[in-house]
Amino acid sequence: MTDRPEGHSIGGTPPATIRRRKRPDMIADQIRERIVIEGLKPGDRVPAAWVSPEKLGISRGTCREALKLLEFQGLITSKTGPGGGVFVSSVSERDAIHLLDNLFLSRPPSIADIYALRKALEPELAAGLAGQLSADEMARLQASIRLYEAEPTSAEEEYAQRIAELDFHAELANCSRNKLLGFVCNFLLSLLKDKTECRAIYLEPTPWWMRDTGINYQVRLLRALMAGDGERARKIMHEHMSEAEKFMLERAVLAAAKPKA
Amino acid sequence: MTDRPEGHSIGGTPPATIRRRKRPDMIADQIRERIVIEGLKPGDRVPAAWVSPEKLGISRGTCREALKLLEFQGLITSKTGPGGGVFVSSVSERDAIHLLDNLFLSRPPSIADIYALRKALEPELAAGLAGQLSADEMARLQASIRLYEAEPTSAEEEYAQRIAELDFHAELANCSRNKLLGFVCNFLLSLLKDKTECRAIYLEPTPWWMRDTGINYQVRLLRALMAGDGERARKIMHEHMSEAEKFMLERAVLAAAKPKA
DNA sequence: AGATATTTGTTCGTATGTATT
DNA sequence: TAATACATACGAACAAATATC
Repeated sequence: MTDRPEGHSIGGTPPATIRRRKRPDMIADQIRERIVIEGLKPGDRVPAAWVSPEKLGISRGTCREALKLLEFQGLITSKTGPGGGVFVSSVSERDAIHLLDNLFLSRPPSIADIYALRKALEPELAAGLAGQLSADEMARLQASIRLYEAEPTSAEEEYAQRIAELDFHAELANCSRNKLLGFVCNFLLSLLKDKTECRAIYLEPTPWWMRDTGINYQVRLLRALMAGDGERARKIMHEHMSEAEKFMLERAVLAAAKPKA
Repeated sequence: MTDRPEGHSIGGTPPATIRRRKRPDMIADQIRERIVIEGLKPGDRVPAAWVSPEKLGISRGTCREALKLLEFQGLITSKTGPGGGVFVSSVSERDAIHLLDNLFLSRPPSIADIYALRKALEPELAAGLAGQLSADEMARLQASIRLYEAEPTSAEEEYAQRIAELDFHAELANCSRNKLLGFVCNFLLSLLKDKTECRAIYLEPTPWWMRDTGINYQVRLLRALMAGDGERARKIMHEHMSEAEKFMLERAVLAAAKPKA
């Protein structure tokens, strides 16, 4: 009988505390909570006392498991050696989106699902950008448009242009002063890019009317943004999204109808 | 097979066999590979032989580590008891949201940022739910409202009611046929719940007019949903979000002005 | 440069709790 | 209720990494 003085009952709370959740999970949450409350920033050292098995009244293995969980979540990293220990780390937006992509891999949202969100968010994004763009940002956006201004001469070029078009929207998202909004928009773009269904559509030639109106939208959008007219920008983007959705849905049924072509 | 030729530390041989990768990682990959190749679907039972330490030639603890890893990744869950064991699961939405919370921990979005998204998405969510709710879902939503129908008599109760109010929106999100939309809405709610700023606001008493209009909105919303009137639901939710945002922003400046109270 | 000390990481065997039959 | 099968937790010993002297 390894007589642990108090064993694994943390604060003493004996009264019928039903312990459904696993211990490492609880410990991890506890540590995370402390980090949040104390306001530790990426790069900061997590005090050894917070993660010491003795202080926590748990075994090394359990503690390690908790830390591993936090590490997997990208919240901390640990370094070996003297002066080493546990440090707060920051998750990059790209990594987070990658993990989310994996999440939706098993039950991928439909094109309609994705566009329901894009129709709601991208106009908001556009409106928020009106009169806010720096000269540098504006230049990058205009350069982005130029990439697909020319008539495509090959299927590869066509595909590259379609991707560049998505990148235009990604640029917009990155410019957003509302980082949360920018993140979600980028996530939606990533979903679109990854969908094999969409890839197939992008590989087919785009009809002239879609290309034309597409570029038309972007130019009008930039003009509205430069003029600081948020409402016009919102309206333009909403129309653009509606058109794009209609186009994608039509192509999707076409592609489904003739999978051989 | 049963006992590995050499313990877990070979007397020497550092040069030839470089074992960079850790054993649990390798085992985990091995098991995942098998699951993918065999085409096991979520809910399927993972054959005990695949995860038995003896068959794998490893110790119980090491095997557990491997399983833990797969559990972190959301690929499996394990149930106790006879007939229990390891089962294939799909990544839980909760874990994914946890991940995102960590992303924004270091640069938390403002209340205005969050509500910019909520104002755009929650009305969409509501509209999509019109006439789609099952009797069971409707019952749960109504039960959720009842939790904060009564006048709160203490600060704790008040706080609990505020959280329950958020849970109502979480229920809505979970009902959504557009899982992507539901996911993002849940994520926004999680951000709100985590914000220390918001926690402080929630702890303060809610003025009667806010509570009243709050419940009013929910009841009207449910009525519109039951009637299958998507446009009315959208409008109601939009108003609700605008009101809630205004309220939160006002309380935020108040809380900032008198941090002592 | 090299030995040492410090800290994290890995793996084992064993004990204990818990849910199902 | 008892038995059983399984997950969970613990502690010890070993290994690797790294800063300091």
